[in-house]
Amino acid sequence: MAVDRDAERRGATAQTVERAIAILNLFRRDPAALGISAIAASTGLKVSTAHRLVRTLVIEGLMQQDPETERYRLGPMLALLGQSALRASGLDRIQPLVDELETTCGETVSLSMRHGSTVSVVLRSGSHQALRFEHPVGAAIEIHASAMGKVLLAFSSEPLPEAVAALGTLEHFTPTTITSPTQLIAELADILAVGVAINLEERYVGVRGIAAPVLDRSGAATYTIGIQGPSVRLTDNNLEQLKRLILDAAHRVAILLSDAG
Amino acid sequence: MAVDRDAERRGATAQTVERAIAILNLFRRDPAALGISAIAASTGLKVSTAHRLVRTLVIEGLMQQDPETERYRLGPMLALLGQSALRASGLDRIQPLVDELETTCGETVSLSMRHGSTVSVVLRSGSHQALRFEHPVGAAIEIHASAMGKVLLAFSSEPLPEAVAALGTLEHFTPTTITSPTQLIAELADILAVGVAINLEERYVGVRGIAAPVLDRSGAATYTIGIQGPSVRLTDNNLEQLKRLILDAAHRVAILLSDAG
DNA sequence: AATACTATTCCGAATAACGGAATGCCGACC
DNA sequence: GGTCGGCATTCCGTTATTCGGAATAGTATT
Repeated sequence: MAVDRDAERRGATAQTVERAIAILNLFRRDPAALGISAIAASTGLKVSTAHRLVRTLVIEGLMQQDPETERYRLGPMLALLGQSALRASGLDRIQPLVDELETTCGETVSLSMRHGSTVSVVLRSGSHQALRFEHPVGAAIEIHASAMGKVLLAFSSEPLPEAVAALGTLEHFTPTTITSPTQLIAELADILAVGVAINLEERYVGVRGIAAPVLDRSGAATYTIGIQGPSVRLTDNNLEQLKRLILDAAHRVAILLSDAG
Repeated sequence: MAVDRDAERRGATAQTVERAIAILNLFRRDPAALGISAIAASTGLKVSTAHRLVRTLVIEGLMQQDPETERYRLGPMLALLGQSALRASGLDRIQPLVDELETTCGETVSLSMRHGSTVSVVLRSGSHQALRFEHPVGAAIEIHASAMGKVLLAFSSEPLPEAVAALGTLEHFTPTTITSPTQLIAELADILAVGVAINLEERYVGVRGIAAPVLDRSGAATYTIGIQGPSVRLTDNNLEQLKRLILDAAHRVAILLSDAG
């Protein structure tokens, strides 16, 4: 198999299911409908294989086919499962808290989790200011170039050097992007000590961020909550104030999630 | 294979994916966490098979495992995909309309779709009255005992006798439940002519409902919109008024969905 | 009208899933 | 405190199931 995505130790997972999920994930960033061959190309699958998987997903309602264009998109049954998932993981109770923090600080607030070598936004509340940083639910940011990402790396249950090594080469985006593994490890150690991560235009020029971990009982973080905004407003002074806000918010989220997880 | 779920024509779908989805669907009604053997028992899978599938789902974030109880539940990545699915199928633009109808008539309103021999609630807006009919998003009602279900059967693209035959035996719930296939076919023909279905305590004693199809360009219905409430308020007179409301709402939903579906 | 691109179906080869059984881990009940 | 029962998890040989190249059909494009 030429698919070298993560062939760490095979025999551990169900290939077919992985492929089906890979297809679904195609639509996370961009919900636009895709043709079968586009799907096959993007996932590296053969057309016939992709077609069989998609057909199954359509029958189960997780995807649907536009009768006119013959293209495929995500289906309503997935929306339905998503609702249940929100309740199951307690995230439905977190949204108000995210909104509240956005109102308080006036910047975009997101609650995210790790997905491979990226962080994905699960809940968010967009700033209402004219100049603002926007990313939709489902957006994926490279983990090493994000405050939320660095938090998740630092507070994962795995040793820092290994966690960083597993990322492979660290892609370069801006002059301040951390591309050296050793430098990243050092910063993560710092974050682990301080409890807060800061992003100084490491992914997008002009955009800063600050993030804190949502700690579970074992002291590890599955979720992280972050604030993102233009550097002109997230000055060094303001970051100090936001630090308190974000730590408090993260703490309250942790309590809500642990109550009835 | 002893799994006789729907062995109509095999070779058409990916078995492994179907099984994985069956596992996810377990949590639709009830988001409570389940152990692996409970999952295996409910789906009719062997424990080792269920475990492998669940493990894959956990790795991809569609499910997660409670570190303490070792039980499994739906994961946040599913919530995220659900968001994208809502946007993709245009359902996010429908919710306000559902809410509006609920405000107008004061009863629970739901938008649903077919899933096997049941109808599943995709969007809803619960009545605020003290005595009301409640079903959460994801709730599944037997298709022959529901106004929304009868609408979907009547306005499916398949001939009525075949559609009814495919349901098998019609389970009995209340004195008014339709259990005779010929009787059901007759009623469906009527619904097809009138454009509206009514449920007179056929599923729950004391609960009536009325539903209309959301027609697509081909004249078939994937979605249906319905009003449910206590029989004491949904009197014969009121049903006449609601009929206009529901037809109007269904029409507007259809327009919204066809605009940029 | 012919070409080029779609989605969809078919079928033999072989791979990946299956599932019975073994392991290991807790907790409960003698 | 030791043993039993139930749980999640892993192993591995067998085989059913997926895979994918190629053929088909239908649609847009030149």
